[in-house]
Amino acid sequence: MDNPYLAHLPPSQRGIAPSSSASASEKEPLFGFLSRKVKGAQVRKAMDHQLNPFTKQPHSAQYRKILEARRALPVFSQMDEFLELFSKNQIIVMVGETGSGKTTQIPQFVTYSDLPHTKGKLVACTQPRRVAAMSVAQRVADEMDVQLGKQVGYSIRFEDMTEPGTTFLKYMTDGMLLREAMNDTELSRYSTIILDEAHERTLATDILMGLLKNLAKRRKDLKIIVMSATLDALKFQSYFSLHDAEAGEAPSPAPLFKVPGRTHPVEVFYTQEPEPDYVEAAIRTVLMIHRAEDPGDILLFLTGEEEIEDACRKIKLEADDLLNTDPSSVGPLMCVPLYSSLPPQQQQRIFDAAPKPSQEGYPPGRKVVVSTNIAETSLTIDGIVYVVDPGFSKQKVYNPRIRVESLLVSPISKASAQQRAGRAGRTRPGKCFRLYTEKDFISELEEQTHPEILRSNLANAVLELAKLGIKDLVKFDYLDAPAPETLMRALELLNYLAALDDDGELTALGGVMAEFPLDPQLAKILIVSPEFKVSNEMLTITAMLSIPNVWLRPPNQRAAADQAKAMLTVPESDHLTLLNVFNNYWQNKQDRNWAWNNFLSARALAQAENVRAQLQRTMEKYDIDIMSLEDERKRNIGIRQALTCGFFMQVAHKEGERGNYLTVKDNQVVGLHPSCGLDSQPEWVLFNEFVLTKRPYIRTVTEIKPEWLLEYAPLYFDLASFPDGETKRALQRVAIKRRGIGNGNGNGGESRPKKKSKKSYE
DNA sequence: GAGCACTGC
Repeated sequence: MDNPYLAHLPPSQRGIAPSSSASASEKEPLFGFLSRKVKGAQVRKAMDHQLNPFTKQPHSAQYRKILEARRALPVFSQMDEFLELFSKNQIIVMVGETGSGKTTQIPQFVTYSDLPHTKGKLVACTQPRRVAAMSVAQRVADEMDVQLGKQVGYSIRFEDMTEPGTTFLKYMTDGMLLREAMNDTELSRYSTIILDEAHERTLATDILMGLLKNLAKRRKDLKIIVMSATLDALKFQSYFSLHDAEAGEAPSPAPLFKVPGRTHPVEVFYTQEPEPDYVEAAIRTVLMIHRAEDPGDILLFLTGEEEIEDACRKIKLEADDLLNTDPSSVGPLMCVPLYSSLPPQQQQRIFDAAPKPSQEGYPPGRKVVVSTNIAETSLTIDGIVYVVDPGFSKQKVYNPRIRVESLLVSPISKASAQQRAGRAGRTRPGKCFRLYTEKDFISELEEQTHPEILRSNLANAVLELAKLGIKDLVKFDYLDAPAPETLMRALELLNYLAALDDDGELTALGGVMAEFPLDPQLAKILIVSPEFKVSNEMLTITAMLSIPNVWLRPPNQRAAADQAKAMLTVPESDHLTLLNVFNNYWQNKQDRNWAWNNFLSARALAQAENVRAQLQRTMEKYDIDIMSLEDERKRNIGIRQALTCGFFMQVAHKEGERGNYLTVKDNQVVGLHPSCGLDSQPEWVLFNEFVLTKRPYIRTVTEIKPEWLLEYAPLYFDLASFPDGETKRALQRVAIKRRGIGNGNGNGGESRPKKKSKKSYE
């Protein structure tokens, strides 16, 4: 029965009508709610109602208990203000410091006002990380007194915890929403989209912001909330200033909703002079805290695995020394390393309690966690009172000139330093020791870390944008526009891969490539692999290339690990070695210790299995045949040929006898990475990765034949326009020989695939 | 004879 008072409104605005005229508000907690016109008083009343408005079940005791805790959150007391802003604006920028409760509460407030369940729509809230999406969804499901996966759910890669038709509040990774946008550019399932942790500026969030800004003009019914933790809200506000230039409106920044945080004060100390050796200074500071400061755990930020393990060893030695000399005045110290490649079991150690006093009545023990940036955002450790911040982290940088992404130890930003300091104040007031001068903090550190979009190879992102229907990628309204050269490099690669035509339009092939959660080169290989009858193998290889390193090498068992690796190595190709590893893993599936016994990461292999299954589903969706060649020799050649179809731009030619290679066209001098399993130094190789560490290396390498380059990538290897040099001369010799073969005096050579369908991909 | 900061699809 419709509410007669609302008859003049379109159905979407009529909101909740009573289910029966008598005692309507008793049976219907949302009685009188009008979508997007809801007031705080109404919501609070509904929250106190004996019935859950979304399940019509009585609220549980647990619900009431949690509700009490929620009322204490800073954001809760500003509900009226928020709902008012939400009613009146299409786009809101929200700033909430840690502990404000924004991630759990704002989406619920939105739900009560937007009433997505009455319109068959969803409210989405994006997160940069999978774990966050899962755990926040669970928390909010508890708060709303519903079962996770029903009204409240989450959606991340490999796991969709939602029920179509039932779920109306969905937490998801930013990458997942971007994927959805590729198939529904209007994002028509959603009535409100909340981008959380926007200050982290992940590539996916940045692209989503551009999309949503555009989409907001077309979909006036879509509301957007951009939530961020830092105070650079003005940038978001100006970016999302909605005005209709054609109607002559003046630009006005998007409205800001601001909520204070709830953390304890952290006292910050600086050094008087710059520290020449930050690791040494960090160790010294940790021990100083241990000797002189009140009980409480320490978090030290360093840049990488090696540095961390090294520092842990030294801290432990010194601390044991202190304890032995003066056990009555210094407590025992426990030092725990933390970085992402650490097995989960060892990561758990950061939650262990600090050690007990060495004797009754002696000083209590202390825990020191020595961590990479992972403890800055991804992992929270309670009980940290002291933070030691040397001011550095490893950051990805992209050099479009030589097309290489590398990790560089660089100074952190002010925002990052602030975030690190905040880690000391989660449970009680704390202290942060910065191992740089206050002057350097003020004048040398950048305000914000450069967003990922300025530090990455954008080949993937550009393909996604093309699939999203963005016509002019250079003019796309980025919050921060990438370097034109980075875009050019991406466009060039995609054009050579035939994903984009010469006018920059997405080709049919490119459209399919974009469907694979892979780098464009790998997607291309997978799609062409049936022509070489090796798509079954290529599924495995592309999966293995998209997971972290599988090889384990424990410091005390290096020789044994190297030996185990040698047993699985295929001498002409690291790619074939990866295939071999997976196949062996598969055959020994029943042996739970197989991975460990062979010094391989079981976690990574399980992940490869997952990725492979996902890629296979996409292959099947597009009717791409999955097949194998019986003959091992032919199969291996087919695989190497298929690899050439995607990686012809990542080829190196041997130069002299000292193990040096020159990359084709860019002429970078590179060496084979020490992890490479090739037993010789073939004249031509293709490589998966160019890494720049102590010197430039190419990693994951396969021997190829130069004639394959001329055959499968004639445009890229057009010798008329090829830069002069030894590489060109070598290719010319091959071209002449090939012509000889073509004239009929050839002696076989590799069997080539049919050319007919391949042409369509060039 | 080195290294994988961290995410994500």
